[in-house]
Amino acid sequence: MHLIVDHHPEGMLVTDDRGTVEVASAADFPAYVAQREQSADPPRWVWSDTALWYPPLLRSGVRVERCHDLRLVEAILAGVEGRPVRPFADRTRSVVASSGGRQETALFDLDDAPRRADNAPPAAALHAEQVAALARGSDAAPGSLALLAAAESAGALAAVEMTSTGLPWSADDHERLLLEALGPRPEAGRRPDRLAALASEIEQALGARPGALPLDSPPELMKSLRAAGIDVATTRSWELQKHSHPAIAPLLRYKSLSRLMTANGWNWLDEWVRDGRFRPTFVPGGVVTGRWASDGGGALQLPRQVRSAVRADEGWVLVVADAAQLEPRILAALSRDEAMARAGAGVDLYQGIVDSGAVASREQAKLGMLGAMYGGTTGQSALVLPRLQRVFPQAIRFVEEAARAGERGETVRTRLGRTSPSPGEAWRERQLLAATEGASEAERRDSRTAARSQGRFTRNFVVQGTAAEWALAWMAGVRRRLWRAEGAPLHRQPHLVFFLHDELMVHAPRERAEDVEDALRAAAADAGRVIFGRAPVTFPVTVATVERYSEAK
DNA sequence: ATTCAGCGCGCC
DNA sequence: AGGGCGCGCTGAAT
Repeated sequence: MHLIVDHHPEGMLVTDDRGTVEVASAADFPAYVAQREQSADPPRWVWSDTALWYPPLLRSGVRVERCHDLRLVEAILAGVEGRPVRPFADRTRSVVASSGGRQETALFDLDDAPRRADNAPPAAALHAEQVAALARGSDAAPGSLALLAAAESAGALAAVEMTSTGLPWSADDHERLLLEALGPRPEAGRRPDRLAALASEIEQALGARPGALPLDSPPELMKSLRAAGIDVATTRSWELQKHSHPAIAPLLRYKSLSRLMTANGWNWLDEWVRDGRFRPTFVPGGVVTGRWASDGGGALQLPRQVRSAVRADEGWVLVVADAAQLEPRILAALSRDEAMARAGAGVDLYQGIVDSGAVASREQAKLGMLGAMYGGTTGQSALVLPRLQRVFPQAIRFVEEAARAGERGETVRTRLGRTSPSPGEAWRERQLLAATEGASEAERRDSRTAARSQGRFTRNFVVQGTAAEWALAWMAGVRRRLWRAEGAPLHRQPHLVFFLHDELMVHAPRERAEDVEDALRAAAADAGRVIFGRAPVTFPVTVATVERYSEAK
């Protein structure tokens, strides 16, 4: 049963599968949805944009089990041959998302109600079109696109719920950590003690006058380093590490601490943590590959340095689960490489590769696989690639073919049918130009570089994008297993609080920890079957029940 | 005064 | 000369 919701001068227009039309006033809408959710077979809500429609419902205490997000599905379908791109599908950041999750509106009133963009078609018409397109599918396996649409939409619900409950965050612990690393919080515009001390240490080592060293300006700093005889082309830390000048060690320390302060220091804490919660906005489908992005607070780049501040409430725990070596397993399943599947039979696929005799060490296995999936052509990874190719020819051929397709300017698809973006007019023109007779050596070289770059992108797209699909299926399964439509509000029962590409975190009352662990494992096993059918590849997850995020792994 | 690209670094 | 991101900062462009 679908219920399509749309805007109406007097409130919300609701259309069901039989064409019955009702209008609910904006004020009554949450109660209307709540009542429908109580039925034995709750509907799938069809709406323009989950990030617009769902937050007001959640604020009224109403959860929704299933939905169809027209905007996200439109973006997926935009990659299907011959379908015109709807303007509103281009918007990857919703109006609500741009507020950074900082606003809190109490109720669902008319002014607050989501409005359809002028250029968006009516929801019912667009839904009918999308359902037909999903059923036709792409050249991927039949049914895959519909599955992808459902998984993407489930993710959209989870994303809004995670923002609404927030990630448990101890501001006290965070401040303690900053005090220990940097010293007391300085006045605005001044360096904390620890950074000031390091700055003078660096100045001394370089023979610079106090305050004369532009430590926070890479181009200026580079000039100063070169003037002091440290021959660097950039000020990247890995470049600096190669030199053994006495200024290097304190400089690296300075950069690391300075980074902590600017990215996750006191200002960050002021801006992003309220009432013991960090509330980033998650942006499903925010990355071309289908990965999520985030908006505000750098949620997907939380440095390990501050993860000890992620702390469960009293009497609660964090259940943290991580899919072990997800991407190589995805590649094994995509390519149906049985030898690689066997290597992944245990929890550690890289060790399995060592045991297969392909390479000598776990580190080599990891480097080699990453190189194969990213298109690395230098160093250790390139060195072991031929060995991997001999033992896992099918897997390596799979990524090579994706790369060749990209180099030819073609698009590639994930397992469920998400399409990579086309390389664009400028890219094509450059390729054509380089292929003409009068093309210069430089033009040919540039076009070759651009082609290889596109090849690395498509090579990675199939793996990263399919891994994102597996993760969505996993998350949807976890959410379904934790689901309780009635009873306690979301924040009083186990709920997802964080998602990081191949990692999920659930905040749960301590006595529910075992249930949650089971749910995380069971959903992972399901996800493999949902995406790949009866492939021999396993997707083990490591699960840890902890009080602080830093204790996991 | 404001916008923007590039750098550098955090995460996967 | 390895894929995908977000963000703070700087310095040049507007």
